[in-house]
Amino acid sequence: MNGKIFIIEDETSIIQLVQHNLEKDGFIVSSAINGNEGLKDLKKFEPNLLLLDWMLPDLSGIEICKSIRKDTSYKNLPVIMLTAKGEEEDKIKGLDSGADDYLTKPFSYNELLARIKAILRRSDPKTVSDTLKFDDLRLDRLEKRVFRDSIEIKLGPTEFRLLEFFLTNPKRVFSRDQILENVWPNNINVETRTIDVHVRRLRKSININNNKELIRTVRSSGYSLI
Amino acid sequence: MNGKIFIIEDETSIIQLVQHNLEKDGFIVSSAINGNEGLKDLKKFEPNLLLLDWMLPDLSGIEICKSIRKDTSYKNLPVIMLTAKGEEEDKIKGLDSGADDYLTKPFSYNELLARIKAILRRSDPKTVSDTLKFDDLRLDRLEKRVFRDSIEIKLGPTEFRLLEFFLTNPKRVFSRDQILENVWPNNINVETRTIDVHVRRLRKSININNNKELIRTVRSSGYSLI
DNA sequence: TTAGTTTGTAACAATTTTGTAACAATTAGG
DNA sequence: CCTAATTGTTACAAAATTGTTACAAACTAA
Repeated sequence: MNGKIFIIEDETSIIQLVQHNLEKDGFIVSSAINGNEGLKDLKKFEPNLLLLDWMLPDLSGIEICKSIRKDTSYKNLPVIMLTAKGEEEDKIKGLDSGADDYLTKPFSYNELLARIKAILRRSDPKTVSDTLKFDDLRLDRLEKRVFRDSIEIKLGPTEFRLLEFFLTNPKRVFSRDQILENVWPNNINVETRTIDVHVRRLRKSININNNKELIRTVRSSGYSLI
Repeated sequence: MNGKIFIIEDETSIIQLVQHNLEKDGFIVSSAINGNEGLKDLKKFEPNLLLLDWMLPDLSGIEICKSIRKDTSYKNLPVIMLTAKGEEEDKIKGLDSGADDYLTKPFSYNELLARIKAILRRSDPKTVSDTLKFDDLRLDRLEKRVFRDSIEIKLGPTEFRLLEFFLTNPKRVFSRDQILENVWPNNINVETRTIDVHVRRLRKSININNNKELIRTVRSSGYSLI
């Protein structure tokens, strides 16, 4: 995740919560606590998406939204409106005014993140990546790419799924049966030792040069990502 | 333990007791003293589990529980209901309304912790670290690792199981027969003295430097973890 | 103290488990 | 259709673990 998100919202507690989480998730975030400030800073910041509170001390969210839509350079800026609870009419007006989505307060961060991702994915796919990381290993689920220390590694489909599985639960030891269930398609039967062979192939691939070993063998139990 | 637990309960004495203990055990805890507050704060907090009092000043626990189950983002949030003594009917209604477990007041903290762990273990294993501790010894069951004074110790499978067994009942003396039954796979027969050899190996491994002895020999009885 | 028990210890061989390479079968892509 | 990539299996090599034994040491009770 590496897009820029601008927030116009007067409740500082919400700004803090959202900004902190979004930054943790890799977005660059800036904010304003009222409409006029917001409109001014927006141009400097050039966000990929705008979070806009419906009720602001000066301008209303709708006014801001409309004014943004008039500006040719922001015609396509995605906007998510934040509305207070139960204001159904507002939601409709919000969408009419050009918002791409709305969210009712209180909302969970995960809910917000999901909407942001969904919108960015279609408006600006480059800014949304779904990656798993461990140590100097990075796996991009959307692009189906794997990097070790920023060097790309080519993996076959099975090795990719195997690594993806390990990455969802780093450090935890999985038995060969668990690996089978989670990495191979259901109702397919392969020998237990086949897993050892795939682990060997995966190891060979991700130990590109003198990097340290990332897959641990736990005798009589299985394997784990370190 | 590192999950987030939310408590909705109007008796502040219970909140204090539970919150304090849960935090000591590594959970992140937040609470509300009535239903409406609770529903509002719940979304921000994003807990892994909810402790819900049955009798609240405004909404009933059941209403809250049902409303949670309707919300797609909380469909799978585990709920433990806290009911007053002897309200058998309530328990049934509680489970009907979608609670995963219930606990009758007054309850002991250990009882509560056991339920919480049991539920989290299946709903969200990552939040329950499954570790056994004794003195400066730590055994992680999921990662299959053992540490003494934060230095990792490598153990073979049998030594690992042996230590695991001792750790489940520290201080208690086990006969060689009991050890055999619990550490070795059923229907396998090994000499009694084999256990002595494994205890010796385990001792050798966990006494990494000048640490104090952790396994006690009880002549003519067996062994114990100090 | 001594004889009899019980436990500690090291060494050894046997067994189990995993690593590795090679091969044939299958699949995917041009 | 052909070629290259991927996959599953097997056989053998390598490594780690295990159980047993023999002897030494420690302990117990008379």
